[in-house]
Amino acid sequence: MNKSKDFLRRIVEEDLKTGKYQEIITRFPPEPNGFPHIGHAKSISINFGIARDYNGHCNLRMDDTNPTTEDTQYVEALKDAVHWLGFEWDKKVHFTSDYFHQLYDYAVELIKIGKAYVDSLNEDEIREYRGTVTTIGKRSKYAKRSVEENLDLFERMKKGEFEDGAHVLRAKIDMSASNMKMRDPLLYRIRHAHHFRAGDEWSVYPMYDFAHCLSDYIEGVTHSICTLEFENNRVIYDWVLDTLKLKPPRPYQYEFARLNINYTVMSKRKLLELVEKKIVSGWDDPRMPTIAGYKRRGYTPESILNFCEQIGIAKANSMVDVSQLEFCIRDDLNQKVPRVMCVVNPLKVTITNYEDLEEIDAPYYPHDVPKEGSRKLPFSKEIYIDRDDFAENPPTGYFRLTPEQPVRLKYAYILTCKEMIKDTNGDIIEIQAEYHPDSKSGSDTSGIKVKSAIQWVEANSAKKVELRLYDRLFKDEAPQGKEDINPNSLKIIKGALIEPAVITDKPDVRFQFEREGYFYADPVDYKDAVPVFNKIVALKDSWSKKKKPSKKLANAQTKKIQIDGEATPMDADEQARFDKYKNELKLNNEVANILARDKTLSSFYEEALSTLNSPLNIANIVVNEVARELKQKEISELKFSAKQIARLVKMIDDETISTKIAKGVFEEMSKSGENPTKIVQAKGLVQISDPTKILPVINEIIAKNPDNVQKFKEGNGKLLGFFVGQVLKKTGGKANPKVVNELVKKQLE
RNA sequence: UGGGGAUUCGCCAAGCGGUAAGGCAUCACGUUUUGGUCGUGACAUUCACAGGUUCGAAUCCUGUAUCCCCAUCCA
Repeated sequence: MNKSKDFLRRIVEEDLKTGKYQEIITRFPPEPNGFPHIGHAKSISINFGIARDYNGHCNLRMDDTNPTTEDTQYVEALKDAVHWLGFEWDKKVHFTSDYFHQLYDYAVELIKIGKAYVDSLNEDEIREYRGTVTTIGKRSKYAKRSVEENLDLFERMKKGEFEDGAHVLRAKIDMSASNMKMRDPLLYRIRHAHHFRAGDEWSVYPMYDFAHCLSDYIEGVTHSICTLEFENNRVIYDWVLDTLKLKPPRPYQYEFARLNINYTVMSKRKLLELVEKKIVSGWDDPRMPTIAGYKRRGYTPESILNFCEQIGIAKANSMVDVSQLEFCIRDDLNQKVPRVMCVVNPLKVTITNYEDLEEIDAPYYPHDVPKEGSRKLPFSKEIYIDRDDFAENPPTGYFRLTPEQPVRLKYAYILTCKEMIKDTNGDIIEIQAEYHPDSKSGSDTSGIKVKSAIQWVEANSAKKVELRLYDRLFKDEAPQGKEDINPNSLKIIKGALIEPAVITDKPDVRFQFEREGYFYADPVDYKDAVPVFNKIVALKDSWSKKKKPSKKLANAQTKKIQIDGEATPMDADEQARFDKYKNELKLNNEVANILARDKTLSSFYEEALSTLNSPLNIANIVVNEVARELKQKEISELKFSAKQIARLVKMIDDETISTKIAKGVFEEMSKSGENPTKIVQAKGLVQISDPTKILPVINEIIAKNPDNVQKFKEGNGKLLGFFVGQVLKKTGGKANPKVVNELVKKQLE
């Protein structure tokens, strides 16, 4: 079904296919220093999801290398989150701290092979020595320490003989690396701190870059999936595993873009601030984007998972619209939960011509939800409806009750307003109405047409409930801080009235309050005496949207103007080459320019040119194809020579092969280093230009695709490419495209 | 300013030289005892921009622009 796979799954499939790994092992490696949020859910969904899809397994590993920030309460929250989302980790929960001894041994190994040293510079000096992004760093004088001295020092660091910060263990890599992460990264620091699991055993703790890759390796992880900000760390990941010369297979790191959602924040720091400053009630405040928050709010794990699936996995930073999440929870709950009636803002209605008391049977689910179940609805002369469902002066298009317009009480009778009772302020406090005895739901013979059916509750049996209405926590789409908080993110309604069955029968914990939204019995504060419901999400409301004037005025052709920077001027050599290519060899500006500015490319070009005098075609293939290879490899690594390129071009010049075939042959050459003429021979790639051979193929394709022929004749010129492509495919790429093109055009006219 | 990434509809996102997928949002219409759901239809002649290569480019080449990440003894 899902035909397009994300890039991670594609990599996994490839690795399985090539036999790089027998079993796929992933891991979800949070640091237990905060509550997991929906961004973690994305990571969980990816890591556990991939493991599940490819019959592997996923480890839950607490990355607990920093004793000063981590705590066991977060470990529990993390475990809860994974379970709640429906995943099971392999065997036990892993901890990086489980590997502290092995990690220490690996560090000793690194020292022994001269790839790590104990540095005794202080923090400021280390920073200073590191240099900046534009200036190279300089190595500490302590890097010269002997292996023995390093070993001795490191052991004493471990034993706790030194103060915090007195020494660190660093990898010996390259202080002039353009990637700052490679400037002798720190591997261990001294911390006389109590670790929540390891206790006081250790005085040194490993850094992320050292611990993470090795923990992955120890666990046999194959695909170490993390977020984009670790792209720069990947080289260290590789460096550590490679210089330790570990027994293969080893894991590789891949990065994806972390999740952002508008109108909320996702950083642990900002989330922690909201909790600590008591802006929210806690980590599980239903307005928080934490797993605990969504859970308390009433979101289902299915909806969160479905959301994660919908948004996809890619490498571009992005901000997902909350409406996508809201869609997922509505979509899930629509099929699942019972519909009940709750009046949020009650307005009393006295039905003057009704003196009876009856119980009306009402189904819990609408006709389009295939679930059974119903309850009794008491009905009497005193009921409540929502204030919004009556209007003395209705706006146009208003479907509900007005002095002139009757309305149906859902599952019950049609009601006509007779009188409005107002208080001294002129506010309506009660409606006197009449019901139509022959209009009862299911046996309506009144013939009265109403525009809508509204929810209601019977006055004596209705239960008072507390409603907590949540709105987005921030008023800004990309909030920076507290100043962007939405002051109305929580509205508490104390006097809402609900039909009795909800409280007495408790058919579920989640409900749709008809025409209002989905609600969830608060798992903490709900008391039988004072039932509390959280609003999960409102129903989609196309009426209130319609009332408001359209918010966005068309941002008419704001075609952004782009200022192009200037190309650096050529030096004398380059200029001379450019002139020669342009004037003598008649290359076009672009090609001459590229060649002139690239010394490697131009000498390659000239070498080929010395064998074959075909300046244009050689230039094209050098600039477009050879240049690509040179992006990944050094010139010495190329499997093909300039002479071979000349031979390839010769075949193009002879029209033995088309440029399309030439590209394929080039691919082959760069992989195998095989002679181009041999490749062409071996694969029989000589192009077919004879119309009598091509025509039958064209006619066959035309006959097979009458729809597209029709479309083409209707003016869809793009289909020409479709037909040419099909013919080329059919002939294994050998048909002469120019000839095909002309013939197809002719045949279709 | 050095290095590493990214750029396809309002928001996500497929696409890997041969007809610009899909979802959310939006807008119509239809069904509806929820202004819900559901159904139908509309919504990128164009892929950040400019050149080049090619019969054919979102896809290959060159350059430019914009955004993100890296100079914690955090992860």
